[in-house]
Formats: sequence, C-alpha cells, structure tokens
Amino acid sequence: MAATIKEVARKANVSIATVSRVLNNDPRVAKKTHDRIVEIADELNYKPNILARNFVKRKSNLIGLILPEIIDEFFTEIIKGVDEVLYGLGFYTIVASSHKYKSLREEITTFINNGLISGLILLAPELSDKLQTVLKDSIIPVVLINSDPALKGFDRIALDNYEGAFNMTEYLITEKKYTSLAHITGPEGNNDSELRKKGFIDACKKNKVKYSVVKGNFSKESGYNCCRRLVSGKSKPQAIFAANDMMAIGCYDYLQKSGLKIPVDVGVAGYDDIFVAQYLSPSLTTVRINIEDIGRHAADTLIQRINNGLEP
Amino acid sequence: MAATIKEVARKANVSIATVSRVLNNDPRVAKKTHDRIVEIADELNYKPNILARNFVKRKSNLIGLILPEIIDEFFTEIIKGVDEVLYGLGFYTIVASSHKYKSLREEITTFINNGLISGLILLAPELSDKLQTVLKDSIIPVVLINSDPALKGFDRIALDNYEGAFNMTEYLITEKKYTSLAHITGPEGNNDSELRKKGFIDACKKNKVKYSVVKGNFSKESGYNCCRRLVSGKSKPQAIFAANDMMAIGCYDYLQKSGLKIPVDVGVAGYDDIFVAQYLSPSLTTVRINIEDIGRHAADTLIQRINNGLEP
DNA sequence: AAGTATTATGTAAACGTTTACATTGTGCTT
DNA sequence: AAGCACAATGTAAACGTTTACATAATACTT
Repeated sequence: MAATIKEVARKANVSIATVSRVLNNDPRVAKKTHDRIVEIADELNYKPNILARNFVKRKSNLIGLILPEIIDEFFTEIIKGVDEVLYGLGFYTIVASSHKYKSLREEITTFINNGLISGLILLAPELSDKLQTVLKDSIIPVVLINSDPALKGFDRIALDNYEGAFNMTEYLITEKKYTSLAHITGPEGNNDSELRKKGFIDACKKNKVKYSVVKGNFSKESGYNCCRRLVSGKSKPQAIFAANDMMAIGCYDYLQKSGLKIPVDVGVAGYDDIFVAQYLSPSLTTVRINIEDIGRHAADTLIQRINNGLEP
Repeated sequence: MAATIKEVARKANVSIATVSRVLNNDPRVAKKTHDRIVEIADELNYKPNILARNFVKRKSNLIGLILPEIIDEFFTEIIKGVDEVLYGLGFYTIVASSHKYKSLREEITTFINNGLISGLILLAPELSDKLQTVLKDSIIPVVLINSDPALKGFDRIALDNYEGAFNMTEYLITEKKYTSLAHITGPEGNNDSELRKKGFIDACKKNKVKYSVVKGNFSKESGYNCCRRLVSGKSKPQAIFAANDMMAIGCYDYLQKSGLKIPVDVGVAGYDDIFVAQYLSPSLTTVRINIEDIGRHAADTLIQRINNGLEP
C-alpha cells in the first residue's frame, strides 16, 4: 500500500496540515520543517494521491481531448502538441477518439459533467445546434479547433482554411497557368470543407477562370470517384484541387490507373500536407498547415482559461 | 453547480445509499424505487462525480498509455486500438508522449504511484534495469508492448519481429532470387531492432547467401546514409532490407538521387507497412503488422488483469 | 397469528486530501 | 514585563461517493 500523508505526518511529528502545506509549497511553513518533511516524504516514497487531491479541490489535472474518427494524420500531431504543453504544466491529457458506443453529444455531455476533466479541447469541424448548447452551458472551459468562425462566445483555434484555399487556387491560376479548375469538396456541413470551397470559388471568380465543384467526403475513395467523374466528363478540367490530401491521393490512384500523366494531362493539388504527400510521384502540390502548433495553441488557450477564468 | 447525490436523494425521499445503489445497478433495490430515482436523476441532470467515485473506490477508470517519442505512425494506431477497447469498457485513456520535462523513469514512477491510473500500457522497446524494478514493484497492472521477450513476470504484447524479418528475408532470397543482402538495423538495445536483425541473419545463414549488416537508428536520415555506404562500398548488395520503413524511405531517397533504379539496380524492403509505403514508387516491399490490433490486445489484457487480478 | 426468512432501505463511517479557523510560540515594542 | 504582532503549527470539517452493518417492512412458514 502506498504511503499516505498521515504516515508522513506521524513520522515527522507534525500534523497532516503541515505536510499538506509543504507539498503545496505554502510559504507559511518554516524552512527547517519543510526540508525535514520533504526528506521523510522521499524516504517513504510518498506521492500525494491525485484522486484524493482532485476530489477535494473539485478540479482535476485532467484535460479531455476529443477527436473525430475521420481525421488521420492530424490525430498524432494534435495530440503531440496538446500533450507537450499540458504535461509541462502538470496536466494529463485524456484522449477520446472512437464514438462507436455513444453519440458524440452524449460523450461530450458526460465528459463535461462528470467532473473528471477541468477543460476540454474539441476538434469538431461541424457542430450541431444541440451540441453548441451543451458546450455553451459547460461549466468547464472548452476550446474548439477548427470550427465555424461564426460561432460566438467560444475559444476557437483555427486553421485559416479560406485563405489557404484562396492562395492555392491563385497559385494554380497565375503560376501554373491553368485556365479551368475543378474542386472536390469535403463533406457537407464540415467547416473546413466549406471554407476551402469558398476560398476556391472566390479565387476562381476573381481571376475569371472556368471552374466546377463536385462533392467528396475527405476519403480516398471519394477522391477516386470524383476524379473519374471529372476526367471523363465533357469539360475535363486542367487541374483538380482536392479539399484534402487523401482525396488528392484518390485522384492520383485514378489517373495512374487510367494512364493519365500528372501534371501534364491533369494537375492535382491537395490540402494538409500529410506525410505521404512528398512521396507521391510526382510529389503533391498541397497547402501546408502546422498541425502540432494548433494543438499547442489550443492547450495554451485552455489552460489560460482554466487559470484566469477569462471569458472567451 | 452540478447536482449531487444528496439532492437526488432528498427529492426522491430516500437515503443517499439507495441512490448510490441505483446508480450502480445494485439488484437489491426495488424496481419501483429504482425507476423513480432514475427519473429524478435525469430530471436534475445528475451525473455522478467521477472524482469522488474514483477516490472512494481507490481506483480510477483511467488507464495510462506511455509512448516514446520516436514512434510515429504507430502512435495513432496504437492509441486508436487502446482507446477503442477501453472506452467501450468505461475507461478513459491518458496518453503521455513527450518526455521533455522528466526522465521516462520519473514519469513512470509518478504515474504508477500517484493513484491516478488503474493500469499502465507501456510501449518501450528498451527497458533499463532500474525501470524494470519500478515496473516489478508496481501496485497497478502493467502491460508492455514490444519489449524483450526474456522479461519474465510481465504481461507483454509482442509483434513477432523475429518471424517477420525471417520470412521477409527468405522471400527476398527464394522468390526474388537475390543472392547478396544487406540489413540496416535499428538502434542498438532496441528490442524490435535486435529481433529483426536476428531474423535476417538466421534466414541468410539458413539459405547460405552473402549478407552484411550496418547500424541505423530508425530515422530516415540513417537509412539514407547507410544506403550510401552500402551502395558505394566494394561489395554492393543486390538488395537492402531496412529494419523499418522510414529507413527504407531514406534508401529510396538516396537511390533516386544517385540515379539507381529500384528494384533493378538495388532492391529495397522495409518493415512496418506504414501508410506511405504503398505510395512510394515503386511501392515498397514491407512487412505488414497490424498495429491497431496490438493496441486492442494490450488494452484487453490490461483490463483482464485489473478485473481478475491474475498474475502475468 | 406468531415466528422466521427475505427484501428493501437507512445509518454512518471511511477514503486522503485541503483549508478556514484556532491555538501556540516567538520576538519586538514600549 | 506586559502587551502585541506575526509566524508556525494544529484542529477539525468538508468534499461526494461507496459500503458494511443495522433496521424496518414484507412475505412465507406453520
């Protein structure tokens, strides 16, 4: 059985209050006593029971991180960024990814209300009204990654999807001299997806090039199928801008299979710069985003909210 | 403030004990009472405070998952597998990856002793003696992923590194008809690395082909450099078997740069089957391992140990 | 109908901390 | 040397559950 504060207190001939103060670096305890207690605690290999501490303080050193299942490489990077910051500040990160057993809303509701975590980071490109209400009513701070910018009253860390897509599209037009483009979107309602689409369309309009838009869902397969439709249609675009790299890979697959050369016959661009992008042949033109940074930033923001209680 | 068990009890005109029993599905409480209490709890939007529950039970529904920094794509898959199983069983997964602030041993010691988690999954291809002692003394169950098979008294989930490497090597020899091979190892002391090397060597010996071994460290750069050394050496091997895909990618990079054709001039094989493998050109020959499964398996084993207290 | 077995519920302690408040001790002021 | 301020430590309650044990209510014997 692990040693408790009582045993330390007894061995040091002080009350548990004094030991507790030492553990929390309360300046009111005499240096001599402090040092002695630290030594004895060490000797007994005493570690404060976090369960008890969290319980009595009614707040934990645990942060929830919820990620939807779709996201693939994002996953790792976000977790890394978040954990790096949190761990350094004495917090632990609880990840939840699979929503196999419960709806996302249920999961989040429980997570927020059961007192286990002191803050939540939620990567949710789409946010139902109900979910928004749940989050609004949350007693613990919530930081959103990548959600609708129109959402008021939330802390939100965003990738600049609109600008990224806009710039990429202009690049394809002005540098690469394509004069007809197609865009494969992500799933409807997904915020990243909508913004990228908007960026694409606006850039096309601004530069007065022909464009078309087809609906994908971020999966490789949807990229494959959309590419087939686009390429075999009557107005084949000169280049395809997929809303993420996975779908761009799907395009690669289809084009390769049908003997079309990239970028001579059809140009392909993606979004995310996932690891594999550089190893495609030819290498994929893609919009780079620093995912780990997003994670770090989200963690920072959350902790500030927890400590200072500032409203977003 | 969130509702507590007391308020539910008062509103239902019962003692908190009865409410507690209802929450824990104790069969001793009458159906009528049960239903009434459930309803009232719902009404008050009552969620049991997990912090309190964990505290009093002196065990939490939290599992630690420690991953070293090196591992890259493994990361995601392991977490997925672990979380999937644990979440379904009512447990949460705490991940810790970056060891920037503390030594691995310190981190693990604290993690094991502070009572926060009820079990630990540790992905540690190398395990110092000190660390072994810490783990042996652990009061909570520990499951190791991918550690030294010689370790007695631990639950251990292993990839069959030896067999995988052996089979791949035989495949290169008997199917691909290579008659001289080279192996780029992982870091010394790393258990995966040692087993793969052993599998390679044994297969070469058994089939009586010439072989050489050079030391890498699982990084892309080391693959690049080792490849250069091998290829420009006096006895250029017909094929290189890298102990992981990352190093194989390094080989690709070097060979491409120096104008050598794969697999005509030099064959390359890897290990892990990371996502990018299939998109290299030509696609990488690699040993497939199901990482997510390993995660699931580890989680299963851990929970069994927690619930049944079986010794490993 | 009394006694007994069974079922349903209540009582209260316990878990390991933190912390408001109380007490004691020390040194300083006059 | 009495009084006071302040520093150091102690006392005890509190946090929200679970659970062993006690009690009350009901049903089943005969």
